[in-house]
Amino acid sequence: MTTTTTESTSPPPEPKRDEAEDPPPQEAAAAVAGAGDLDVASLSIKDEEEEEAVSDSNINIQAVTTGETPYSSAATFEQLNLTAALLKGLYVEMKFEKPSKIQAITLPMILTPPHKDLVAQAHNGSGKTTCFVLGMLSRVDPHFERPQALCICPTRELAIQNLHVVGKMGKYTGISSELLVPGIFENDIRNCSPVLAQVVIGTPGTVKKWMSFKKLSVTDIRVLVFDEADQMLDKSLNDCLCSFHQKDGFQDDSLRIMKDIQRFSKGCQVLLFSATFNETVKKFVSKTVKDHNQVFVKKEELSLDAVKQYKVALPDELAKITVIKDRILELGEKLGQIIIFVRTRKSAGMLHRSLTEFGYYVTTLHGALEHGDRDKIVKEFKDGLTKVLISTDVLARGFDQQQVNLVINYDLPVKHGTSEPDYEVYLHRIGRAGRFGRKGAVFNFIMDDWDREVMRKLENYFNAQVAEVPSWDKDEDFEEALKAAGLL
DNA sequence: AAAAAAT
Repeated sequence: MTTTTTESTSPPPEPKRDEAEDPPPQEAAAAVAGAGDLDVASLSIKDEEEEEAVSDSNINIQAVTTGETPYSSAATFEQLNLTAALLKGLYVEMKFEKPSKIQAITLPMILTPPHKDLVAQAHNGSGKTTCFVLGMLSRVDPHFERPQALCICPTRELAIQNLHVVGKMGKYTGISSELLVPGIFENDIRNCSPVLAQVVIGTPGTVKKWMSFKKLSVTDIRVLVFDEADQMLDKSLNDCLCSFHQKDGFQDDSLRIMKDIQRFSKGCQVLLFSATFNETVKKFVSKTVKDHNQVFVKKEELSLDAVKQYKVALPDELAKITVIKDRILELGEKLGQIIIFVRTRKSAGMLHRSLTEFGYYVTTLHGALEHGDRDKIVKEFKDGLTKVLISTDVLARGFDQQQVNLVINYDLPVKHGTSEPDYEVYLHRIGRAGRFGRKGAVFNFIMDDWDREVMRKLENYFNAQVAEVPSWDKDEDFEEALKAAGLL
């Protein structure tokens, strides 16, 4: 489980064009003003170039800085005073050319003393991971063998993925990294040797456990990152009266970790990143980190223009399966990889069995599988060995696989026990397609009036037009739709 | 309901 980033890692399939996880090169905008107590700089950022011109024309990212420190948007990585080793990682390993919008804006905020806390929101697939990984790597002292940066993620899949990015970007820095997720060293933690890696990435429960057994020292942590921060700090309060689970979310563990680190490591910088922050979470987050800089995007501007959204009306469950196999999987190699999101583990299994019975090769991921199986299924998918992945929302957030250009919402995401859409989950799911400005499509399956109402609310919330595929029974309609999305 | 994780 310990990986030193200097070790060579097995080379993942290299995406042919542009970078590994960021939007197409774009012109970063004007300077972010900084003086004054609460300075609001609305940055209007224009896209130029890009042959495919898929990107949104004009996105407003609102940056609010506090204090006296002026920040200028970074047009190049050179402007950030990074070490030569780190620059080499960015150019040679990551194949980046220049910072994406969110990177141009947030990196100076992360790297400039006094290293204020930051709450940052940016579109799915726009390069958030690079922001905090670069932040961690550049603030770690490679000659000091103690944990200095810690990143907390909601799922083991995301933690593993982020660890890979750390390894790749930091390949020439000699900085070590380690993964703290369940399923490794599960026998007896008391016999484990303490973590010495400089960058530690993990899930909340395991990290908390290692901290409480004094196997992860937090006294030298300089940067604490919460990936998918809105989820990590969401109360997830169960309003349902019949439920005796008061809280079922990550908030307790996350806050505990944050408080402990802030207590023992004065001046630790907290970085909170996500594509979504609903108003409630935003308010809570602002109270949690004091005197922080922030970067936000309006919700209407969050859904990706490069991803074409569709709805498909269907009479019943059987029709859903028919559409998947006869209208979509039959297209075979013409499509890239596909993720089918379902609401429950059980329906994941059922769909898996039906498609398998019909002779299609699919794999399925959910949280009830054994850790090793989960890792294997994800690896096969990332290596391109499997093409169709059925998944619960375990993979809704953060999962970065550029070859995914089609997402199917077999079930629409709704908040527990209601017909209220889960807006955040919807946005994250569709963000699995169209990584980094690539083209993508989403099919939302609508089976009854409930679904229709959920869909209507989603469209309304994001102010997005979702075209309807005229007939679920016609091959041509789907081909048409996929063509319009730029996939065929 | 799902997610993490511990019981």
